[in-house]
Amino acid sequence: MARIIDKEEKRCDIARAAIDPFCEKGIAQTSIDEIAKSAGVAKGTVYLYFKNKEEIIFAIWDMLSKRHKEEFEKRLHPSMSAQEKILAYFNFSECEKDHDKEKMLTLYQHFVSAMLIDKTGLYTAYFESFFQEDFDFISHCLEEGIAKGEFELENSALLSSSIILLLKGLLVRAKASNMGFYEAQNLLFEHVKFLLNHATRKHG
Amino acid sequence: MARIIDKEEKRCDIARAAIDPFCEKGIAQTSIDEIAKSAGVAKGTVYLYFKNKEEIIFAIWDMLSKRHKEEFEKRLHPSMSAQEKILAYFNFSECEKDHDKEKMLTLYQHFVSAMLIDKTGLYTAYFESFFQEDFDFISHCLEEGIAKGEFELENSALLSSSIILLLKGLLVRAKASNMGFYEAQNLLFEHVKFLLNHATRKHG
Amino acid sequence: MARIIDKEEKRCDIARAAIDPFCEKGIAQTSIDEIAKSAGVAKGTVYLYFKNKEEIIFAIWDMLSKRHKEEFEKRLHPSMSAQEKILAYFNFSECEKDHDKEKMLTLYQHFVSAMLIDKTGLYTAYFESFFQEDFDFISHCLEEGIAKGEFELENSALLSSSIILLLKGLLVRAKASNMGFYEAQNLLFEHVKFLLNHATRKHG
Amino acid sequence: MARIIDKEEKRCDIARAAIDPFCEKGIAQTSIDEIAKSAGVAKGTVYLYFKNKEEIIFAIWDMLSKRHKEEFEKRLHPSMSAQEKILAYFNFSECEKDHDKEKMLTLYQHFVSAMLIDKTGLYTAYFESFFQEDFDFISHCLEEGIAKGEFELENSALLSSSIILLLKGLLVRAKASNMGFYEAQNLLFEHVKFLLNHATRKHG
DNA sequence: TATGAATGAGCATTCATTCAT
DNA sequence: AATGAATGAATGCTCATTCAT
Repeated sequence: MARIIDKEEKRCDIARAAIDPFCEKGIAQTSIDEIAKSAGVAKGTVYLYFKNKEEIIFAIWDMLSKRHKEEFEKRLHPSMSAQEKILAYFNFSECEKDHDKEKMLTLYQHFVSAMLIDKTGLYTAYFESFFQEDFDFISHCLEEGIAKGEFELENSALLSSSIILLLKGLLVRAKASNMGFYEAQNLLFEHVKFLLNHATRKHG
Repeated sequence: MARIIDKEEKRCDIARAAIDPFCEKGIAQTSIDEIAKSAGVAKGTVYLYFKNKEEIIFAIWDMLSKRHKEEFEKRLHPSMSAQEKILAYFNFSECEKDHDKEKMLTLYQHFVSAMLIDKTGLYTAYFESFFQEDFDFISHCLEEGIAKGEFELENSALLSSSIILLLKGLLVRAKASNMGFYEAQNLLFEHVKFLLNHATRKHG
Repeated sequence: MARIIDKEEKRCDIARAAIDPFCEKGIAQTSIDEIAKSAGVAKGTVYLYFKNKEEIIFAIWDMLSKRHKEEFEKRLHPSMSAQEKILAYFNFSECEKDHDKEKMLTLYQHFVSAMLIDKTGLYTAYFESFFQEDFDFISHCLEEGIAKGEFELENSALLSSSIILLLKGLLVRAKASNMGFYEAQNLLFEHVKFLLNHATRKHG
Repeated sequence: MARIIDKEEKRCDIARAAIDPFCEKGIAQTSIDEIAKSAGVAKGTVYLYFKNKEEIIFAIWDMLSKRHKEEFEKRLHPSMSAQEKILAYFNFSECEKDHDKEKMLTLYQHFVSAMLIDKTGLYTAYFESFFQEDFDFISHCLEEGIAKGEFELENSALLSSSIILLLKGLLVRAKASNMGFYEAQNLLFEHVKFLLNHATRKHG
């Protein structure tokens, strides 16, 4: 039992150690050797815990999305409106240090870049599951908002989908326009609010 | 006398020949040698027309966007509404063959992928100029729509920006969800219409 | 446990293996691949021990000058006159086989050739340090000879410098005149003796 | 007749145009294309006048040594002593601009570098003929000096040879010590005078 | 004569992966 | 379990030379 926990912990250690070089040099440009050095282990050891580079990437992604979910749940209150919940869901400020926030943005862009040229189907399947999860959450919020009488809405599926597209689009836009984390985050909020306000009809 | 050669024509030939391997293997995974073979010339010849791989990519992009613009202008009529113009602008069906349409989608995704991890700033600068161009066009359409009394609208800049984000987001989404060209194109139309209809207020 | 390897030993092995191709084809004309094959290792292995070709060259030079210094010190006796010491210093017969002696001459010429067109400053800095070392040694011998009353001398610095120039000049001359090792070595002795005999004044 | 003169002139033009890139980038690093561009002709044209790069180098060398000889003969007076003649022979200040003087030093070093690794025997034969010419001239001066009663001397051949070695040695030294033209020229004079003064016995 | 388009061999360097210890 | 030495395939780019016009 202790063994398994240790093993899982070391896996995380190595994955965490890969974040910095991935952000600084890019995923393709980071060699396994660098990850090993960054993690303070030997090259061969990395292969004891990960079959290949992709597995490391997915492990990082799992860690990050797990942390995001946890932080989100801390911020979540039953009294929040649908819009508040959705905005909280799209609040990626869970890192303490600003430096880390920028890193996460870059890392996210690298992930998307890798997915866009993926031939194996591993990335795409992985990303698709996140899309679905996001979609389900937003749909649920919207339905709840309708049920609570916050607003009326004809096509919650299309609206949910649009919100997700805004996030992905902004990732691309942020890179092209050389945005930092805060600029991107604020712009995302602005667009999501704009969309929610126009696509829903308030009562009264 | 030197051999008579239309340098611009040959440049295009080589760039065009690079599209297939770029789509099939990805930009980074395509060697100059493969491009040369695909174009039916020697490796060194490629370097007579392009200083490096990036130049080939930008040449392709230039060709495609030029063709897109031409096709768009054919479809454009003064009598079209703002929404019709914007939808025509986002209609990427200029290729005759379906096969080519799928290729263009893939290629676009590869371009975005390369841009997302660009360290040189070449890609980003290049993409940013297209963002700006798209933004200007959509804004112009919306302002025209307002002037013509088609609708009212508070924040045309935010709406323009949102529409652009939808396109970029859909590129990412299309890859993750393994969409073909038509599915992606229709989804784009659907989202853009949804957004336009809700963010603008019709008169009467 | 990792394979047990004497890294320094292997480094020397590879450097030594580079001597033959360097002599036969020249430094610039010898590829890393050839060095690797000559050393019986894979190309990548060379890069485990040397960052680049220059490092290999300097490693060879270090080895050779170290051996030269050791052999010289064996030949050195306190009872020797200044002239004898200087001649011993310029005796490059440390190789056992004549074949190796010719190789060393060629290699020396290749080193000088590389230095003469060096743009990086690496070679020149390296060579300059040897010039200085030679100069210091010869000056020291001359001063000692004066102190011991072997001869009188006005400008030991200029004489030391001249002797060094003779050696470098002879390297160039030997190539142009297609000399072998022995011919060059003897000619060097002859010129050094000639210079020493005329530039110093014997007592009595 | 006019044809031949033109042809020879164009040859010189191209060779002259090669000097700058040779000095700036080195002989090996200068492509025929650059030489052609520098000469304002097409690449193929260079091959009409020169079989290969070596021929260009020898053409430059011929031009330079021809100019050196002409300038030297202008400076030569029957009343000069042997030492004066020899020093005049080793005065390489024929260029008007300092910039050109530095260039000539660099070029000379590049020539020697190329010769030192020459496999064809072309360079060495070429250089050897210059060695011989220099040797003959200096020997002649010394013999003349003896005949005129300027000094006595036992071994004029060895002295002649030494003087030549000093020049070649200084070329190597100048590169390693990062000397400019004037420093090298002065040092050469100093060494030659030192040698001449000590190896010859004045009368009276 | 002159041009310059085309060629394709050649090379340093990186890195994922293996495996003997 | 952990190490790290060894591998060798893979690739962008240069350039001397040729030759059709």
